[in-house]
Amino acid sequence: MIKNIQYSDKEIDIFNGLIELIKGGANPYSIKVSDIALASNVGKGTIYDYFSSKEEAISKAIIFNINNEVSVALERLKSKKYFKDRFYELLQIIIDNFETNICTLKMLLSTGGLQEFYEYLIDDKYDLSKLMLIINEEVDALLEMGFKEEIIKTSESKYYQIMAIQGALSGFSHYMGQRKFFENTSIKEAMDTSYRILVKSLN
Amino acid sequence: MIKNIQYSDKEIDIFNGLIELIKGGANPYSIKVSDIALASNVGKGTIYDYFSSKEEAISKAIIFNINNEVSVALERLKSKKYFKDRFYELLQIIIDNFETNICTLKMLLSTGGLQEFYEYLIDDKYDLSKLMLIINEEVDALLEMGFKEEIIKTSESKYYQIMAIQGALSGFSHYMGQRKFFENTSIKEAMDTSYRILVKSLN
Amino acid sequence: MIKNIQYSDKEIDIFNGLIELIKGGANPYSIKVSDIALASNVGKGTIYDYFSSKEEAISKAIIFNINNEVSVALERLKSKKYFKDRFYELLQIIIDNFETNICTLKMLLSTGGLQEFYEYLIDDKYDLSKLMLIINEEVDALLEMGFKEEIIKTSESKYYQIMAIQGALSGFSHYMGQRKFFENTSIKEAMDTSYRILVKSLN
Amino acid sequence: MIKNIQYSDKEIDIFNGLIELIKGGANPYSIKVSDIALASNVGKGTIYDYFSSKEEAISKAIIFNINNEVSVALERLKSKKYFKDRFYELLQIIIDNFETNICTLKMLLSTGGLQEFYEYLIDDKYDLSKLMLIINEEVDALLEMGFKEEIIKTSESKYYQIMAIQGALSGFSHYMGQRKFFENTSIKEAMDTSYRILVKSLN
DNA sequence: TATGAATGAGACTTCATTCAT
DNA sequence: TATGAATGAAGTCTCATTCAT
Repeated sequence: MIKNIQYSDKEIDIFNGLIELIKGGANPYSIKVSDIALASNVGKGTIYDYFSSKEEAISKAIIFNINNEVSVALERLKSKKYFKDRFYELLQIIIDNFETNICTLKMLLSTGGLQEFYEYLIDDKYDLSKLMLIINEEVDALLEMGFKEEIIKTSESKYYQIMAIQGALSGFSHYMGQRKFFENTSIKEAMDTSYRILVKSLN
Repeated sequence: MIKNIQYSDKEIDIFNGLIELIKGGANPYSIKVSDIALASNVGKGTIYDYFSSKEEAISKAIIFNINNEVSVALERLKSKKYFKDRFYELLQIIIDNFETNICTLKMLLSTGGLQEFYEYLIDDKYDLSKLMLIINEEVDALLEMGFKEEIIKTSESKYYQIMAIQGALSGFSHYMGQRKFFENTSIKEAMDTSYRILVKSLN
Repeated sequence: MIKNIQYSDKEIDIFNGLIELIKGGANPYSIKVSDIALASNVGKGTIYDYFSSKEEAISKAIIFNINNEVSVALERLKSKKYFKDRFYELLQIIIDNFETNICTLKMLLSTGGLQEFYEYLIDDKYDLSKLMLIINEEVDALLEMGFKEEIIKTSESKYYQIMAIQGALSGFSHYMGQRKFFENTSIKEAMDTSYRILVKSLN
Repeated sequence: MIKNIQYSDKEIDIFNGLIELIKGGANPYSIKVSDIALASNVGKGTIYDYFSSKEEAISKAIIFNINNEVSVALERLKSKKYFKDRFYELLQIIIDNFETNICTLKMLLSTGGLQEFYEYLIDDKYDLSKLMLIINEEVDALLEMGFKEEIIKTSESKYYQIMAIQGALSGFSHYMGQRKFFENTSIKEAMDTSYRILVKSLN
């Protein structure tokens, strides 16, 4: 399990309002308390009954969303029993999340990662390290599948293997973010390419 | 050439002040005009003599820095005449830029790219497309080298080749951003791994 | 009797909470409803069941306390049958009340008196004039004692006599409030001095 | 000299606005920043250019006023060369200042003194002890006059003498504050009474 | 009757921008 | 041209009061 913190209904209302705002394109640094109140259907004062500052509310909403997105993603992955299916599911998750501006994966795949995103997130209670561990397990599981199915059989180090996956996914993610520079490449092609790069680099 | 806009000395003072601030860890969304004035050694009013808003100043400073960083990077790359050397130089550029918080490469390699970073940047005069074209040319040149030196000989599409490079670089960049998760992997190993992934995926 | 208003238990709870707060050093203008609720062990809403505003609650609590303090003081005085004893008892009352921040005597002896303390107090139902009348009676009784015992025998006007008492008490009260400026004078000396001034001015 | 701090024009504007407000009956604890801005004819933001909080502005304005009032009072007293004249001048100063709500003398003569008035005032830079020393010197000078003119010739302690003056003044001040209880006593009578009490207690 | 979660008016304060110098 | 004192719009946050339970 990821989420080990229980939130009250009001807190969740506020989180949902915030996530809606951010997914709707609002810049987290520009969100006003009145925006949050409006989006969450709560009074401005209520926000301060549950969070001690606007920043705390925004940060925790982001964490909340990350946990939720990752939970959903893990669930989706679990249903795919074969290496190729599971990798394509990963690509599909990237696609599905791309339009939303709070895209967790976008952040996770980015260079700086999440830690740097919002200063407030640097709070041990909300350490995202746990998340990275879960993701690492998932990567391990994926690699193991590939080996079992004999799709990959590299003798390279574990680090190499992880980087191969990270690279293949980042490349695809980059494609999603820069579609206008890749007008001649369809999503299907881009997915296939990502998979081919992965398999090739792991053989 | 990249830079086709001439700036006055004062503008450059302001840019440098801003870049210093951002490299020093300031969040672009949180920078105050008084901070800029202080860091640039100009009066607050002067900033408005050269830019019509704080946002414009910050955005143009970022563009200015990107252009400079890319110019320097291109110069560095030009000196490397062989495929492997040039790729390692790319990795070295990533390393060299990593500590600075405004790291252009970090942004360019990120999923969303630069466009999303600062809303203001969406301004035709400062369209970063030109930059992407230059980068693409550079990638082409690199690939050509690889083929000439017979280090790579893939028959895959141009898109595949670009993604292979992007993936290898993103992987390394990710390593740089998440060093604490890869304590057992030295920079040297990570660089070698990136190169091996690249070569393997392009053969 | 002074107190001619009957309060419910809850009202008295609230009064006691408030008095505790004020005696503990809280500034009446800075007390929050939530502070009152906490100190009184009642819900915030309950306060509004008994008072129509925070100001009313605070004002009435102060009045309540004044009445109580004065009742106690009168009782104490009544037990002293001689002029000197009774005057010293007055001084002792000042001493005993000095540490508490709501000190009624402090206010009564002050220049502005109570009326100015809390705007809300200007309310006929809580007119402090009655209190002044009681105090005047007490002063009269004290003077009469002095005459009977032939300790004082002035032919000055009633106003003079009252002012002599007021002055002697105010002087002592001032001493209590400015102890650090009178480090060389003990409480005993200050009391004796107050009494000597009184007697001298009334002879 | 009392005032040893130089203020800018804007600071003085703000002080004057504040003093006007308080003298007009505003409660210092209830004054709003917008009130200050209006009364001082400055922008709300300007107040924060000179003071770091509303409280600081109010406290310093009170100190400023006290220093000014005391300076003026000392000047007035200096012109009176005889004991009786000077004491009556003191009474007259009390009268003249009584209508204004910020009355320094009212506070100085009060039990608690100034220190307790506004928490913020407890700041060594603004220690009112200096003021007390000046006042003590003034009291000494007055007593000396009385002795020289042979109007007073008590052998009582210095403390006694000071308390006699304090008492006489406090009594008069009390009269001023409670005029409605002393309708039958004219100001002239009250002044004469105060003086008579003083002389009697010091002989 | 008693409560305290919820509210939103309105307070304090910040800071981008202006403009007289 | 260059400045920074002054401004006030607009933000964050508090807290008196209400009202459903």
